[in-house]
Amino acid sequence: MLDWYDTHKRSMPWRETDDPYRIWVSEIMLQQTRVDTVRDYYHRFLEAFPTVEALADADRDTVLKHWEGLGFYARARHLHTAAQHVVDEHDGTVPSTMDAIKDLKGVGPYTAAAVLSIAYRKPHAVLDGNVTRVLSRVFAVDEDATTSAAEGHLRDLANELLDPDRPGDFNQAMMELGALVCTPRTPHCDRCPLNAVCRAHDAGTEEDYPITPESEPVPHEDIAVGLVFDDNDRLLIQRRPDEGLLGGLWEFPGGKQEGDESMEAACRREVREELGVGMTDVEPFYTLSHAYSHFKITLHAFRGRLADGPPEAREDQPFRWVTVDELDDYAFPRANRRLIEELVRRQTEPSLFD
DNA sequence: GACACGTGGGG
DNA sequence: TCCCCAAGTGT
Repeated sequence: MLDWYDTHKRSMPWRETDDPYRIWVSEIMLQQTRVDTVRDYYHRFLEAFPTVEALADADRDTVLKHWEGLGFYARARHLHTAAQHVVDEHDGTVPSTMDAIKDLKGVGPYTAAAVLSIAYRKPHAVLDGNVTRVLSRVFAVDEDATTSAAEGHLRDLANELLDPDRPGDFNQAMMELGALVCTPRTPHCDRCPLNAVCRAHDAGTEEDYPITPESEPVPHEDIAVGLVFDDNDRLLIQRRPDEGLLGGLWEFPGGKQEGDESMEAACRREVREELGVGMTDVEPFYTLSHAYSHFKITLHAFRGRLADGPPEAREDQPFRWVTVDELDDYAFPRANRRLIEELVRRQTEPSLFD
């Protein structure tokens, strides 16, 4: 594995440093996220927050703005909190022991082992999706890989195989193999350094592993959203609660359609429920579909003007009046960004159909 | 143990 | 077009 890795490893920015902080940031960004997606975020994030102290001192809104579009935003909130913990409790040094690093928000078994092995050369094997897939195939693990029992078995295997002299490289070799060769579909066994010892390959059953339960169908919701303008053509935006879906991001007010109400009625109701104001001159603006991690939505956006007011903020959900240009200063979810793109498009290139 | 939690690429 | 799923963690 180490020979294969030395020959085939890809160039990655976080492989050019031994700074534990940078390695930690990269591992948080890489959770459930592809390497090619992370690259640009990694550079911009570390330019803005070059040290753990800089991150600890930053505003939460600023941190989220640099995470905008990357998803799983609890990662950014937890990383921010953990940076403050490292500064306050560890003198600004990323912990180098398992007990201490596991105390950091957002650092679980995978990230702890990854940072300790890569940044501090400690002998801890990682068990991520790649390693799970590689080991499940090599050893033809015939149990549900999502159970804690199987996870224990796979972790034991990984730790047995770990090279104690180069634990970080061994871990990255396993993940790199999973990403480039031992892929979920149509693995490239002809190019695999393990093909001679792989039980699944021997049986021709590579794609049967890892064994996972069938996925449930994902639910769908219809969401109404209001683009509420004031008399100065500023827009009403609102910050989402700190926890939960898209926590801490800004958005246009709105919510789920209820019962048999029309989408426009849902829009008016939600704007009144969330901000205590009504809308006039309401007209359909744009409709789009979007998929979150565990459900899908159709977003029905309406444009209108403030009918009464002023708005009143809910607890933990402040609002702002902003111009279209100022929207770029705030972190929005992707679906809202698509609405903003449409606003700008109609501003810039007025269509015959407007 | 089960479920919440984003987004974009690839088949 | 739709589904899978990716360097997982928190509750």
